[in-house]
Amino acid sequence: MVRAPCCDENSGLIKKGPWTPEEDEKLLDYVQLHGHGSWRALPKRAGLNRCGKSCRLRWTNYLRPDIKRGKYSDEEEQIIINLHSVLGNKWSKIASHLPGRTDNEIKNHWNTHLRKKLLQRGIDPQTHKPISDLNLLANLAHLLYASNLTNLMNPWDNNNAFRQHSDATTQLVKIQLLQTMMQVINTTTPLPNIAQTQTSLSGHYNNNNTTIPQQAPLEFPNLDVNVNSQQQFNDFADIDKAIAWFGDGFQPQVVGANCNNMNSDCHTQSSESALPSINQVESKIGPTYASSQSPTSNIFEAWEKFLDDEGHSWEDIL
DNA sequence: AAGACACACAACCGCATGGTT
DNA sequence: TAACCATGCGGTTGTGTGTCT
Repeated sequence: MVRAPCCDENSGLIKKGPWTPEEDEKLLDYVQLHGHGSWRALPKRAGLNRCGKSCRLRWTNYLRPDIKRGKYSDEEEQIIINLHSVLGNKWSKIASHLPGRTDNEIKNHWNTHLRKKLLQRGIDPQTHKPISDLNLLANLAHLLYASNLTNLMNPWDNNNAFRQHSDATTQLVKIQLLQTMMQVINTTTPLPNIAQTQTSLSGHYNNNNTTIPQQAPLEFPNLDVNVNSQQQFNDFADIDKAIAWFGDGFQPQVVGANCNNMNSDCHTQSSESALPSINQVESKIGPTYASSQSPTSNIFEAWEKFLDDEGHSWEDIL
């Protein structure tokens, strides 16, 4: 079936491109007086050299009196992110939850702002899952080990430029590792397979042809974490493990969206999993990005305290 | 000051869908 | 049932504006 064009494109009279204030006024006046009726017939009746489709778009995306303009609030952005994690690119459905915002506007805002925000947080904007690349962790592990090796080779020479560089690298790597770990936790996805990361170190770095001894992998206390990066930690069988680590107060949480500002739709459409709530995580390791915007140093201290309490060090993890 | 570039957003395009004849 | 029409939707493009060099 051949579709009829919405406008007579051969007439040469149909205007395209940005609307002028005069055109806006004509359209606005006409719709307010008569309603839009048939969009196809509207341009002629309103005295506009536009196609009906263009008029409809201009009205629904710009001229409609109930359109809310201006900056998006944090709450609106969170709603968009939550809904997108559940609905995907269903802009009109998302827009129906945000009075005064159009699907086009939300789509633009997503593409220009929210996508980047999520990427900066290490979250894949399509899947809403963390970009938790174990290769990255392994690389960081290598860097940290190399850095520590340098320190071992020059333990008393604090002024050595090589040593200073190594210290800085160590701190940088620790921070990067922390950020990666926090991304994993904040987005309620699998904990990294630390044992696998540890194993990947073996044999990579030698000192005087001495193979690095393989240490026992660190495991989170009472929790036999042994998942790979692709595996979702959402198997109900793991609830017992989660309870074992987080205590009796553990409750299964909704995933698939950030539930802090969740509306009822998200609860009904997401799946449950055996993941701890942010509060439960924070009770163990201190504040996270979910409850504070810039707790990096607190997180750092909390992690070090946590590791110290458990009798581990950074080197154990790596 | 001017050109290059990046960004934000308005507008367009093609397809899908549902209703009517 | 086929043809046509109106509208909705999502991806893409075009354009104005601000920033950088």
